[in-house]
Amino acid sequence: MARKPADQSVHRDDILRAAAEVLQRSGYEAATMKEIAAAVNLTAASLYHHFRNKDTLLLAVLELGLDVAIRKIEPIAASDLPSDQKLRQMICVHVVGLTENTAVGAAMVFEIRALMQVKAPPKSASAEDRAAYADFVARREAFFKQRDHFEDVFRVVVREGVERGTFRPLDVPIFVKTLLGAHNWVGVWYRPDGRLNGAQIAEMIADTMLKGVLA
Amino acid sequence: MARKPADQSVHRDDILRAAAEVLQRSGYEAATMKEIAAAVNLTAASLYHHFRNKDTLLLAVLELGLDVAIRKIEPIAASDLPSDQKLRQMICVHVVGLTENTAVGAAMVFEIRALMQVKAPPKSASAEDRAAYADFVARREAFFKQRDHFEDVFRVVVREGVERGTFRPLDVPIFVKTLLGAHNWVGVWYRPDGRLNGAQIAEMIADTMLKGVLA
DNA sequence: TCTATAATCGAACGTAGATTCGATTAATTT
DNA sequence: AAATTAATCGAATCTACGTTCGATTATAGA
Repeated sequence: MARKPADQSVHRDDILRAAAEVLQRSGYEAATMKEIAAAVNLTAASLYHHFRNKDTLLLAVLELGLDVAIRKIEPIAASDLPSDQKLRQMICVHVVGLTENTAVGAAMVFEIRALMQVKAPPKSASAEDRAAYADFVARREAFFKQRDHFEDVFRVVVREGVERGTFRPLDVPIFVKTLLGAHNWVGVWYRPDGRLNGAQIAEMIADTMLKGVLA
Repeated sequence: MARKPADQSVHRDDILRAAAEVLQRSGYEAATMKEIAAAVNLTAASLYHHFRNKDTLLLAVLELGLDVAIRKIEPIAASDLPSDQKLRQMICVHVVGLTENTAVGAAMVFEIRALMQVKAPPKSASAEDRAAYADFVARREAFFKQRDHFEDVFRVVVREGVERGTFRPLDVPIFVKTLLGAHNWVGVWYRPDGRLNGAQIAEMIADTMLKGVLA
């Protein structure tokens, strides 16, 4: 076999989605390129046509997941709803998003460490390899900036609510960490065949956290 | 070198504590036996005198962490405090515990998957290896039972509070997952040199969650 | 003091997995 | 239709790591 006919050809996003599922099952280090490739009916060698290496593939998965999450909450934060309704809707869309794609959600929680652990190539490496690593580091830093931005969108909304007296006075960063911890954990324990669906779970979490923050 | 003099000799618990730190930094798959051994000034080979293999070492770390956590919350749950004070104290001791030993806390969050992924030895394995695996599986199941028990201690306290009318009517399992998600996340972001100490963080989380659950 | 056991090490083994390379075929462009 | 580029594969390479083994020294018990 060589190149597949166009209708069977695999594209970048197919690989990312499949990779996220493999990562969820196995974790980054245990996941093999072969395993990821098999999930889209390719061989390991073929993956290298789409991604420079395993690290870059991981980064691409995380970038995708974060972008999706940010695109969901940002318009709500920018709307002119009252603070409490803003926060409730942000919680709900984020939690529902996590239940709809637990693979990417779990990757965002579990694989950040692997991303940080990526080690520089040895000094003996080719100039091309060193350039590729520099690229990787730059993209990774941008990713972490985006991640902080995501958290900041929540902080801004909560701070606004406190200033307007809708929310009680509290430590905004800690409250947001508390909230996001609760969210992230959903991606770990949620099962599509469970007792409740994503929307129901999201409402319950929102009820608790809103009661916890209201003045 | 061979056996070290008694005062430099390394004991099981030293290894477990060091292993937890290595796991926190690297994750189970990326952590090498050499790296763990180096953290207690041993060679990789020496670890095999204390633990049958890497999987068993991981399990021992997790067992230790869970035992510590359970021993902290159980007496509070068994006390005759009112429900809200019980829950508040349980939250506080657990969160403070996580900040005091982030390594074990992080392992409990991140390495469970590695524990589940441990694969059976091939049929070609020795009888001894197969027996060892059976032992491992039994211990692992006991661990998961304990883990569910830990969560159940929280559920019982919350349910009691709901029944007595101290807490509002809510979905107890979901509330407890929400709570524990917030807790677990502390072990991920907490830094000993941060703005707040463990007790302060614990109080803030308790404030939010108590407000969220009170009738 | 003699023996058995505990704790340690260096070296060697086997294997699995990331990555590379050259070849091969499909699609696209000229 | 010729030439170029895209997508794929099998096979080979290289390395790192878990684990085993035999030897060596400390400690504890008789």
